Amino acid sequence: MKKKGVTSREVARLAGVSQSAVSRCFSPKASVSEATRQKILDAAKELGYRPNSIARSLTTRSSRTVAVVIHSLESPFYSMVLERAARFFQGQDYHLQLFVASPGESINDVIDSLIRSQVEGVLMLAITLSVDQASMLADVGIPTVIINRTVDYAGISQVGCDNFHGGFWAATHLARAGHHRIAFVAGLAGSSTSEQRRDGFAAGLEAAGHTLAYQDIGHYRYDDARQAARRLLSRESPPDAIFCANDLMAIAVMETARHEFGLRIPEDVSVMGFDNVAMAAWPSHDLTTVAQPIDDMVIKATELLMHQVRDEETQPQHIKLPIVPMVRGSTRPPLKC
Amino acid sequence: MKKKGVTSREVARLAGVSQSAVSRCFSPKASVSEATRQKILDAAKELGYRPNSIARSLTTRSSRTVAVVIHSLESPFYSMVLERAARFFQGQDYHLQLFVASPGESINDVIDSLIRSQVEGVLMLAITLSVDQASMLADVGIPTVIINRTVDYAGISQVGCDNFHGGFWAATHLARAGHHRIAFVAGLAGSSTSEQRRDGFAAGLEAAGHTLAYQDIGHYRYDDARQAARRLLSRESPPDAIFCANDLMAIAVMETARHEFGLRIPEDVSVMGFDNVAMAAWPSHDLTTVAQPIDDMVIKATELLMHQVRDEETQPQHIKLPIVPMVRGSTRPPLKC
DNA sequence: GTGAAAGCGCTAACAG
DNA sequence: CTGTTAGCGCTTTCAC
Repeated sequence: MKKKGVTSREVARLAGVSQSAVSRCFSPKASVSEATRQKILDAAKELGYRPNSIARSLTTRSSRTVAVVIHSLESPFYSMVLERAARFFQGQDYHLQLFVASPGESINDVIDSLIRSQVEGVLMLAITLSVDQASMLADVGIPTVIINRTVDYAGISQVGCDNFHGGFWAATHLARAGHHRIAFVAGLAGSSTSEQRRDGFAAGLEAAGHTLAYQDIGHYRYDDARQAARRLLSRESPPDAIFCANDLMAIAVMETARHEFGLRIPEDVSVMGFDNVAMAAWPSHDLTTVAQPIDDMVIKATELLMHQVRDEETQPQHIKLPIVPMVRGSTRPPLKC
Repeated sequence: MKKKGVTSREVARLAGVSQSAVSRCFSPKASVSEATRQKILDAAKELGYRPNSIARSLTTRSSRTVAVVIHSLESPFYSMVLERAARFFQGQDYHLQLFVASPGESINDVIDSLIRSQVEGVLMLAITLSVDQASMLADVGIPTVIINRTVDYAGISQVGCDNFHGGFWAATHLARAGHHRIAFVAGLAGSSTSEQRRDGFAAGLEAAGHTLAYQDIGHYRYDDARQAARRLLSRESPPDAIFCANDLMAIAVMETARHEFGLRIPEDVSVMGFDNVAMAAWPSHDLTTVAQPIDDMVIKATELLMHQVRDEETQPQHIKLPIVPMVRGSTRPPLKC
């Protein structure tokens, strides 16, 4: 019973009209008389006709497709961003092509594939782009918005939050609580986001007369952060406060501190994260963190992308949203002086 | 500097060959002499040529695209499945079109969109399909695999695990631990998965001489499950064991029990989940659960789908994988008798 | 091995 | 409002 490939021509024949009438009938601004429209619709229904959007894309030279490139779905922050972005694009009648790009070479393949697919825009989630890669996209004229990473190239839009300030605030918060041996768990080595958070954190510590005692790396992942926590907490004089480049790692650090080292949080060690994922608010984690305005980020990024897609003239923008401190129970309260 | 739309014809002209030579040069089984191949490649590089895959799809009548339809990305189980599926399809040089389908009417729109896009296959993640919807896909000849949901229609493949047995085991485990007032928190009302788990659970209780004391519903979501937990634990004689249709809800129940009702787990109330997401193993949750063989499920589902895509003759299959009991600390140990 | 020619299914002028 | 006519950029016979 396969009705594979019903074409507009077949519908036209059945309806006794020209093929282009059928085409018009399925176009937004149809100039078709009610009479023929009905004939066509009937014929179409009978045959189970659906316009072939590949053919349409070829003639209109518009794929109505955007690509989303994501590094991993482990972090709930990006699942959330992806889900919202997907809903947004669906609402705009755009298709979404998903690519997962592990850090490294594979990004070039993804970009190549993207371009061949004629996607009209690209949303990069936490993807670190080289200038070459960024300019390749710009050269072929595909608007691109990077969320949560920066690239030193003006031709591409970026949406993120004030990571430096977030890190700075984290430092201030920990310093006020009277911490002394303070550690930072980085995300990825080359990640601008992680670096900005660390730089802000270091600056904040310095401003408070402290220095960053230890640094380790957790690749934004739970397992790696547990390892990092083990290393940090096994030191001769272990940190009494740990700031992590995202919430997932912060939670991993808490798990390790509590269940492997028998430490109390925040009495023995304060822990802070970044993002404010839903989980961070769960009572057992109760994580003090730097909230990224996820709604705003997605809205800004998707709308900016669509503007650039629809209007060639729209210039790439760099948008930096304010962070929101979220004080919860995983950090000691400020000392009263 | 926009090099928009370099065509094979332009490459051909620059290389001094015919357009079809260029086409061959970019086809797998090229029958091109090394000499011209080199000329073409040089010209292509100079112009920044990339074959337009939309045009290719139109002529070959093959989009090399599959669709993945997902209900939500809140549950880490499906994020995981999606990520793995994405990597698999990328490895097969297939594009992945992502659709998010909130339960309800929107699925029809998604299916319509799918068909127009000429996707070659569909992977449905936890999507409840009506027979009409399922047969629509089958009628147009698009192979479809449903993960973790059943539909009473043979034309569509299904991959899932033995939910009934999982529920049964959960009941047995709780009964052995000496529980009496046992509750179940369902996922979604019409969800076959949730119903099978409940049926198996009820059967297991019955086999052990118990009955299902309470039922509530959490829509597979954290927030709703917290509400359900509040209702259950506020009862006059609250349950002493709660089995939830997925891990996310089980964790929500634990959070509520511990932090809102001051209950100890498992001393005051045992909690069980289903899925075995990564989080379930984290020490603070330490959740006893029924593990779904996620790797196998994804492999089976994606490979089955690709077989059906490549070979029309491959018949739809219903695959039921065995579950794996994961006993952790959120349930009381069995009574010694 | 290579070029010419005929489409894939649709949209978009252009006449009528 | 409707039909005719060109393509969109590529793959694919089919001769040469």
